[in-house]
Amino acid sequence: MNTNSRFAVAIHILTLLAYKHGETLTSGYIAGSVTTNPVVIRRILGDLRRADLVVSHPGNGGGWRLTRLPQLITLFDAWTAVKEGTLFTMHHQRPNPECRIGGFIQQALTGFFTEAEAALEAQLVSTTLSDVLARVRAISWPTVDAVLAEHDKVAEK
Amino acid sequence: MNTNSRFAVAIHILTLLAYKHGETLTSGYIAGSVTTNPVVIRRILGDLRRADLVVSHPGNGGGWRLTRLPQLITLFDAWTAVKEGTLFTMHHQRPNPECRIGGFIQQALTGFFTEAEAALEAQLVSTTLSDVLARVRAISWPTVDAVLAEHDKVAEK
DNA sequence: GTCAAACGTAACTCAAACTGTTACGAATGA
DNA sequence: TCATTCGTAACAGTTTGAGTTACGTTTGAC
Repeated sequence: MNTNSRFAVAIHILTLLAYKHGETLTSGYIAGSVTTNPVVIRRILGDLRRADLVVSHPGNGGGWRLTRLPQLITLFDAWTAVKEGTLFTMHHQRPNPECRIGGFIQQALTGFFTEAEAALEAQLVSTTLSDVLARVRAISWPTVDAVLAEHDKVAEK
Repeated sequence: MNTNSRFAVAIHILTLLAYKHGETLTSGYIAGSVTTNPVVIRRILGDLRRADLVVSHPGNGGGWRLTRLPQLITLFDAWTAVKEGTLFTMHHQRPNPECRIGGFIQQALTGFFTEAEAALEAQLVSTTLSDVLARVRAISWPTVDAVLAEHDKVAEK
């Protein structure tokens, strides 16, 4: 009962571009952070480019960068860029049109599914790349502290 | 970027049981409305039974019925019954732990994904089987009107 | 102008997930 | 006793997705 992993990878890519804001990153470099093939990265970056979130420059010295400041890009933007169709899948076979329920259930479900997806997307709008970057930093903080503590311990000797 | 169709089928099944409330329906009968194999229906009904939404009776004259009134079963109940794991999928490969972003992005994403899924589920809580049944009836109303109109036309002759 | 670097995209492979199907034992009521 | 129905395992065919290879195009440095 899952979506594919493109949304997670898309956010990863965008967060990396936000972290290195101002620099031009290659798909090879990004692939090194995501641990995958550069083509996989370029595919998703293609979606993000079509959504006007990033720009690419081919050729020597080329690569990718954000089109706007990280605080102006939301998770909803990334979601819209990589999602295809609707979140919920209908029956594969069309239900029995002779049935009082089967004949109308899909039309009814479409409404409820749209409402649920809208609630999801409303939540995604409220988070920006800056928020993601801030949370990554907050999580990595203890690790940095540990590094500094280790540094001090070595310095004592 | 889809979930599987079990959620849609589960709601279909539950709505049918709500429509025929009080009766015991067989997986074969339900399969006739959904237009699929009875085993597919029994698989999903098994999930719904584990979630205490339906009860089954094996043997001759057996079948399925709801454990509560339709207005006491929500789409969230159905969702919880058939969903497996989380809605959003993480990277298949673990990101590069040496990277300042890759090392922490999944932990950060887990938080945002949980929030988004919670928003989705909050919306699902607000809809009951009675609501679904009411919408099916509202949609089918024009059709019933058409049938009655046809009936009147025939009666005139 | 030449060339190395990087994008853009098509084509392919392998694995996983899902639906549908068959099969068969267990339970049940007539 | 027996037909009916659940419960579940096992399997096939299809679809989807990630990863990979390949190759043409674009670009900047020299």
